[in-house]
Amino acid sequence: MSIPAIGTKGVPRPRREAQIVRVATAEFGARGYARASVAAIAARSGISKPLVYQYFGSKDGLYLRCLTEVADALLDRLTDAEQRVDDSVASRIHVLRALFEALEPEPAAWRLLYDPSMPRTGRIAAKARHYRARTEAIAAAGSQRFLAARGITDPEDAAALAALWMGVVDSLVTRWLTGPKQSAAQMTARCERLLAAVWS
Amino acid sequence: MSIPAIGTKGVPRPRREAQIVRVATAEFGARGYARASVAAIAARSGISKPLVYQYFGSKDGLYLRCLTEVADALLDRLTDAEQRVDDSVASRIHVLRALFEALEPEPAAWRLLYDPSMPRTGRIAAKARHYRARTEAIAAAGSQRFLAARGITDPEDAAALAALWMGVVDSLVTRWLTGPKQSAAQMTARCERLLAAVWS
DNA sequence: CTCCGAACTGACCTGACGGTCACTTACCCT
DNA sequence: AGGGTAAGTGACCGTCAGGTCAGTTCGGAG
Repeated sequence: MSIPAIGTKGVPRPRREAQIVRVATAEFGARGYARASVAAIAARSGISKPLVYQYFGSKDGLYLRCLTEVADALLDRLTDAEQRVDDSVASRIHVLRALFEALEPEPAAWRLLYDPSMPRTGRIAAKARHYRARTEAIAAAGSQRFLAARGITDPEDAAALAALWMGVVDSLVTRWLTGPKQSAAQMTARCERLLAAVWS
Repeated sequence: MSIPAIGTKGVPRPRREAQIVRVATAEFGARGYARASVAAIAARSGISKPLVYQYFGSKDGLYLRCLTEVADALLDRLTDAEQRVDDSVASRIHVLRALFEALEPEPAAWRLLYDPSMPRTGRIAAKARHYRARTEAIAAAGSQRFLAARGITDPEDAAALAALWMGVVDSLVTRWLTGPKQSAAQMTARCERLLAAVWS
């Protein structure tokens, strides 16, 4: 191999970790935290279970790592896109485009953020809450602005609209990863068409 | 007791079954299929695990029973409400009202239909697919009509809009059962207000 | 009184899964 | 050559949840 080979299989730790994280993200996304098994992730990575534990400490540690990598990348793009959104409904397309593009390599990753089968307490729950709070803050700010421009100031209404918008986003992603295979660009175009139709 | 007492605790089977189903629906809805345990359901019902198995055969059997009862009642009201919906966005409120009213006694029941932690194969998956298909058919018919009235005939677009609408519904219900406690009437009013604002 | 059947349970089995340990293999440095 | 260290594993343990069995307690029918 061209890469300096170290150890029994010659795969250095950073490379191995990245590979495990990739496999684990797909597995967690597809089966959920509760139903995903470490042994299966190890097998699909071509290694044995103890190595996963040596590198990530625990199932929680592995999930945490996947979650942070996914969520950090996602939130970066989302905050960036949100700044291109104004008071119009149509401008929301920027958020959707950013989402689809960020998720294109591994759409199932989206499920990590809102997996209902993950533990309710502990480090995972805390981190997930943190990311959810950040996402909601973005959505809430946008909703509040949107409603204020239309003369509605009730914060409960803004929260409800934010929840609604996130539900829309979630449903679109879900359809993306369960329905027929499509590119991010196709999804964006379809959403643009729909947005125009519903507000015609 | 006034009720004819039969057996060691004097609770006749139909009454016991109804009680178990009620407890199990709440448990499945709150914790999801994977995290809900039969022993816990039995304990919360004041009986032992073997009785649950005697009456329902298996965890799947119990879930199936809860699912059918919830979904049948829900779909009845939904099909009924859908007939009051015309081409306007505002008329969609009828569907939401029906949903909130049907779910008022046990909002968590909604989760049974779309629990991602349920098995992917077998009787449960089949039944859930069946109900989901029926729900989607209702939503798809409405979406198709809605888009046709606006000059869009692509069936993929209609399917996407149906998914989107169901996402809206799901997010509203989710917010209902995680957020501050509110009556079905309050939720309906809020949605009516939001609907009017977003399309102003 | 006695038998039958229905309601009900303590104790057990089994398999899966998270997690650990002792141990091996292979490279690098001196 | 030989030790140090990192990569890697087979075999094991504890726990917990789904599922089963043998058996007990009661009311009612004859």
